[in-house]
Amino acid sequence: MVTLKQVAAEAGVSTSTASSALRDLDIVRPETKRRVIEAANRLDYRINTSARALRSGRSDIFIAIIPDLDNQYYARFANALSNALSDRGKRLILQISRYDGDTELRQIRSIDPSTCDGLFVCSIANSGKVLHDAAGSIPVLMFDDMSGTADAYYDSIETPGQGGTAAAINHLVNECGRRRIGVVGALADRHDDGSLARALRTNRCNFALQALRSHGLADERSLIACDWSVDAGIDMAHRLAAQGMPYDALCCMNDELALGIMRGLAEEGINVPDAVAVTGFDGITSGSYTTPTLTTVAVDFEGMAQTGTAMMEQQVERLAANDTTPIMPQRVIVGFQLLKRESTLGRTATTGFTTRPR
Amino acid sequence: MVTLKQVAAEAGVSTSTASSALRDLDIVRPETKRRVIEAANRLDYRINTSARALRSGRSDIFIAIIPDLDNQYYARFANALSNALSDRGKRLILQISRYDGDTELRQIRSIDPSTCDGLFVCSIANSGKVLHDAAGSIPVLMFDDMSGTADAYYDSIETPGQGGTAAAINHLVNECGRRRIGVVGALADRHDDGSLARALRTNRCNFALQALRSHGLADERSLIACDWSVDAGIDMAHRLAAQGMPYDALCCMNDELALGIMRGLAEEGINVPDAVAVTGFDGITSGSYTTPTLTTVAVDFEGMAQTGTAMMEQQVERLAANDTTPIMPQRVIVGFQLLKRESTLGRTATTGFTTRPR
DNA sequence: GTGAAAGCGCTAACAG
DNA sequence: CTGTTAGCGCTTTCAC
Repeated sequence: MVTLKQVAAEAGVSTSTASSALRDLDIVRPETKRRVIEAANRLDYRINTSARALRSGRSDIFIAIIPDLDNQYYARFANALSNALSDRGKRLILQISRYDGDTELRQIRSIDPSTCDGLFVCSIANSGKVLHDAAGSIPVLMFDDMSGTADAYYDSIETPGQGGTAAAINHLVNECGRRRIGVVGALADRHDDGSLARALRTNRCNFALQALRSHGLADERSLIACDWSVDAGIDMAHRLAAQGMPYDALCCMNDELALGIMRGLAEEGINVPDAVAVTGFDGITSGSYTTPTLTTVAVDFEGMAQTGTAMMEQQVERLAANDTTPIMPQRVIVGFQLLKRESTLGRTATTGFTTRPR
Repeated sequence: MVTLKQVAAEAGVSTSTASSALRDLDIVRPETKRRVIEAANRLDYRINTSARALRSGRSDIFIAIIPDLDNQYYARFANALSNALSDRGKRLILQISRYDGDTELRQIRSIDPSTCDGLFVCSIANSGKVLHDAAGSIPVLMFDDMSGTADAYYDSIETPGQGGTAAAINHLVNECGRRRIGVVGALADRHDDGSLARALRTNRCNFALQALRSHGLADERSLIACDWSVDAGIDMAHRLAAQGMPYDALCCMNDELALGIMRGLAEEGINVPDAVAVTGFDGITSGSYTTPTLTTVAVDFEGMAQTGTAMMEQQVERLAANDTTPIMPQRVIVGFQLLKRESTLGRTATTGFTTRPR
């Protein structure tokens, strides 16, 4: 293996100069820099990142803990995050928690700071406080932290629950003329304090209800408790059909659930959107080619990843500079776009069926 | 940060003994081992992996280069691979090549062996030879190596092109009574030698044609050139419809393509499977909840990942042991299961539409 | 079985 | 601007 020492010898400089040159520090004369770089190329030198990390304390490696890549939401997220980091010369290790809070904690505890500059966590079970105890001094950025605003430990990025559900509900009411709208995806509480209200407060359902209320359309039947999964959606569609389908629109809290709902309704022979309009949330790709295509709140995954890496970088800098001035954890809400497709608009006569709404 | 030195002090042993104890080497007395482990737990010691990698030459980190995680096939693959490695105490870095052969090579060249014990590559553009030049001494395992058997440089794992397409074709012929079967997904050649025959020889289309031939159903119209993507599938469906749909079944070379075909056929008002039966290949999740659900050759992703990590481990051992005895690269073909669903069977009268074929 | 010492390849501190 | 020196935390000889 070619070492820095050999490159330095080849270029006729000392190892420290070679090191500085390859890191493009300004203290090296351009001419010297060039000689070193050429020598490195000639020898096909590759830096030993372990040695660098050991000495400098920075590995340029980050870890993302994600429930499952078979869920398209997380897959797109991981994709965007990996690309965003890659564009900045950093690498991403993926750890799959399999939707298990304990696995997640175990994975975090096994991380050593020397090979991980920072941690991105999509937790479905652990609060910032719990993560903090496990992560120690490692910078952490959370995504859709559901543990409440009062005890925010870390910077976090949120999907646009308020704006997104409002846009979906407005669309259903104003453009589709729906009045009996169900909000599908209320979560059974999974938090320690056992209060359903608390979990709800911080999640999309609550915002959707607010939006319904603003139209004077909220009642005790507005909220439908349901897991955010395809299978749960299918089951729920059958259950609602058995009740005579008391809704003319179902505003689903994520796309997988919405696609399950659509499948279940198809099995029941209930037409979407004529009998029931359906909206999703996330903007995963498969909603663009199902029949009917799914109207959904498309989250800006790339923006989420860009912002996330930028925020993370700040934290890393702060840590490196030993800056311990207390700061408030930031919360950033990412952008979205309401994609109006067939599950609310139908196959419009003018466009027929020949263009694919994206 | 707690170092091994501190753990050793706490346990009242030397650092080397502490090191051996924590690595569970047999040379340490059980009693001593216990003391060291307790000390480590007490201090919440986490090994500095950079230092370990620098000294030992092993990082327990692997890299997978994958075209895109928004493609469900690769997402499931990455998921399975990450889990398989995780189960063995190893980590996976994901690099997204964005379907670009040059990006892929650049990523491989930037890898340094000290932080990467081995490389998993899903290449869509580079042959084993080209990868070999870029990867140097790093162990590599390829997935669906399309560069031909003659110049195999690395161990590889293949999806079951022959068995899978044969199963799909047999199903279409014997159980669905189809005779005018199109094989969708012939690839334009992307290899250096410019021979279409070469790329074909090694891909699924060829095996599908073989299967058709065995039923006496192959002719010059059997093969339909088409990209393996949703959009290409939609376009192709329209094009075939414009030709009066000369097929009663379309055997698609992957699921995304098949789902695109189904979407396009729906736009054309062509019923699946009554007018045209459709089969896919891969077994991605969304085929289980589209309407109709997709009959497909479901690849054993977990088996693929398990076998892959095992084969990789062998290579790593060989390298560590400096075993240079020449060996033939292995090729392993993973298992599959033909999932018979609505896109070929229809919504059977008995089960109605109430159960979801998985 | 255990400890002392050397050193993996690099960067940071300082001297020139 | 460049070189010398020290040492990051660990594993690996090799004595004992």
